[in-house]
Amino acid sequence: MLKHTLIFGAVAGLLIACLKFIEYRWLVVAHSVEIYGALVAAVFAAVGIWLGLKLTREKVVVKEVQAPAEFIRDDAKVAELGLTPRELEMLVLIALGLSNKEIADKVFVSENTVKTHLARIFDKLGAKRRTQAVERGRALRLIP
Amino acid sequence: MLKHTLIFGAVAGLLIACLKFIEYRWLVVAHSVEIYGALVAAVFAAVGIWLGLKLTREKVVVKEVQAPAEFIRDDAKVAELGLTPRELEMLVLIALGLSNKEIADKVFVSENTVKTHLARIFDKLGAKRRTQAVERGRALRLIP
DNA sequence: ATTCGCGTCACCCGAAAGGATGATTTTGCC
DNA sequence: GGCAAAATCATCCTTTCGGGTGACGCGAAT
Repeated sequence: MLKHTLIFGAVAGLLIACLKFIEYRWLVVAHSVEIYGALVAAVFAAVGIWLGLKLTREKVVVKEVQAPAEFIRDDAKVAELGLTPRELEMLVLIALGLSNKEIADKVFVSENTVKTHLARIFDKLGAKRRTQAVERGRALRLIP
Repeated sequence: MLKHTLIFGAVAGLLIACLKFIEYRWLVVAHSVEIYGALVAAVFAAVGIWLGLKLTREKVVVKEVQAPAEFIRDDAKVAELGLTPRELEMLVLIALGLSNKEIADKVFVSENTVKTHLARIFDKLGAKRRTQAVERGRALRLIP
């Protein structure tokens, strides 16, 4: 803002000087005052419009959008916790509400295997129950 | 836009006429041209700025930002499912990963009461497990 | 070649969760 | 006061979960 004003002042001074110079060179004819005035008016009007545009170009309307907020896994935290891909997969499945048996059938392993995976997940996440593991998983952005 | 331009022209003409009039009245002194030019410059600069403001007043930049996306419970669905306030409360507690015992202690009821509440929740949500109830609750926007 | 991480599976046992059912109390409402 | 919904608690029984432990195969890294 201040910068713009200063530029405006400088430009104005320069223009006046130029016009003054021109006036005494070859515009010393009849009605030179009118021509001079019109020129000054036109130039300053243009500069003024430009200034006005400059001053108001910052106008911004902040529009809040309910974004789909797609899930982005915090891989850094996954690594930090030492969660293996398989464990992460199991975590997602329990978050979907599947039982150990259902998970076992879905990924073609025994229910015992699922249980050991879950036991390690609980250990790494510090969870006592599967629901708590899901909650922590969500809070840590490990699962959607 | 056209209207503004016309107004601008009219004002400009009027001002020029006024200045012309004034010029031959009492500004016929030494350096009158400089004073005249300065006046015209000032007036037209002002008008130009005003015009620029007018022209750009509608110019807005829509900046989309990520909304906080706070949770809004779908009360319609709550009513539709016939979930009571107490049941809803229990649902959020199991979503937080609490055990039946912990919930009982937290809300000062017996564990049996919690279990009956949960049984009804499972029935109303069509869930077989607490994890599934949580998942459904989230999907239906009943809980955060 | 050995180690290590990962995934796999098994068994035992106790704890937690869930299903079914019945009963009592509280509360809001006509 | 009486009714209906909600909330409360209980008991019995079955299923599921979770903890603990041990073990095996495989592939990558050392």
